[in-house]
Amino acid sequence: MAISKKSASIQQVELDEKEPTSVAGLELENRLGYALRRAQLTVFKNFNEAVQEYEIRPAQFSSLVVIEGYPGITQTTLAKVLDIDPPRIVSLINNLEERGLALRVRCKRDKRSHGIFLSKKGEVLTEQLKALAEQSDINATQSLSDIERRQLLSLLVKIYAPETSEE
Amino acid sequence: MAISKKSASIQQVELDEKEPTSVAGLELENRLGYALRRAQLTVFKNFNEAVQEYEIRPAQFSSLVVIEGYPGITQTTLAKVLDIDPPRIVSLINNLEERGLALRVRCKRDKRSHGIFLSKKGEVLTEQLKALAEQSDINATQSLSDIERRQLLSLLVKIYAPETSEE
DNA sequence: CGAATATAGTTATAGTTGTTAACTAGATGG
DNA sequence: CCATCTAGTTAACAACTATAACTATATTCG
Repeated sequence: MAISKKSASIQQVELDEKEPTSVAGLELENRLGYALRRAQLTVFKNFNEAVQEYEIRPAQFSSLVVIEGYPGITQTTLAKVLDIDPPRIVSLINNLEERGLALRVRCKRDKRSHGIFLSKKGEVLTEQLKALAEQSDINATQSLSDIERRQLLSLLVKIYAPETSEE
Repeated sequence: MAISKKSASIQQVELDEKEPTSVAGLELENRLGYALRRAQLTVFKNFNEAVQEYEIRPAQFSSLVVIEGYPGITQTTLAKVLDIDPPRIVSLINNLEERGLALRVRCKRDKRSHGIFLSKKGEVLTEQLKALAEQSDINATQSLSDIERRQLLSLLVKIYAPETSEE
């Protein structure tokens, strides 16, 4: 194998002393994908800690919020809205249903489809989680001002839903 | 189970006609974690398509760039820089090494650690990938102006590496 | 009508990723 | 030289994602 000019064809080397601790100065610092990934992990970690006692994962939280906003939504539509595959919805809703947070109701007109509703317990929890999530967002982005946070949010929406973010 | 006020204690319902297609108007639209996740998926999808023929995944690309910037970096340090667990580095580097893109060189002074270097082939590929990644970023964020894209990047860096983004 | 086609939900499966514990070889410090 | 530490590795496993295929209903149309 050809070895880079920066090393020689040797078997052992003395390694550099200086230990980098971040990607500062590297091309990676200018890559949107990388920055998004790292920022997402930071924010998710914070969220998971905040809602730890409720054993709620990000995707479950998202589902709860959408169901709250569209009571009776079908699983297919929920999948479209969240942009996840239908099979994932099944176990997601199973879990919420087992815990008494949501329930499927067979649709009278089309017996193939189920409307999904929150139970009272699910509604209460969703409200709590929304407050916790908001707090966790702020917490995870201490280094941002309110204005910056809003800017960021609007830029992100432009990326993942460019059509809905036109004014 | 208690059922929400928005449905009744019935077994079948007529479901709403209107089909939401996005989270517009929901609390979710204001959640940073959700927006980051969706935007990240958008950008990653684009990246993966762009580098498809090279069979390179985002984490491999990141590794290549860091190794290029810090030739001889140890696996432990690489793990710290990328903020991933040491075991993940092993298979990552194994893969790069098997494909002749990188190589481990045992460190003369500390025989436990390996310096990682790019091969000539790895260096060439990394340069190509960097160009593709930049193009893919722009592609995935058509709806953003150059200024907005730079703003976004700087906001993201503030989140995941607040200490390095102070001026 | 009823046969072909389509759709909602589900199941199964497998590939990928992330996490943790424990092991080996070598280093370090009394 | 013994105890402890560290770099890298292995193995086991949990979580996530993607795909294919199955079921039950619905729809379309000859």
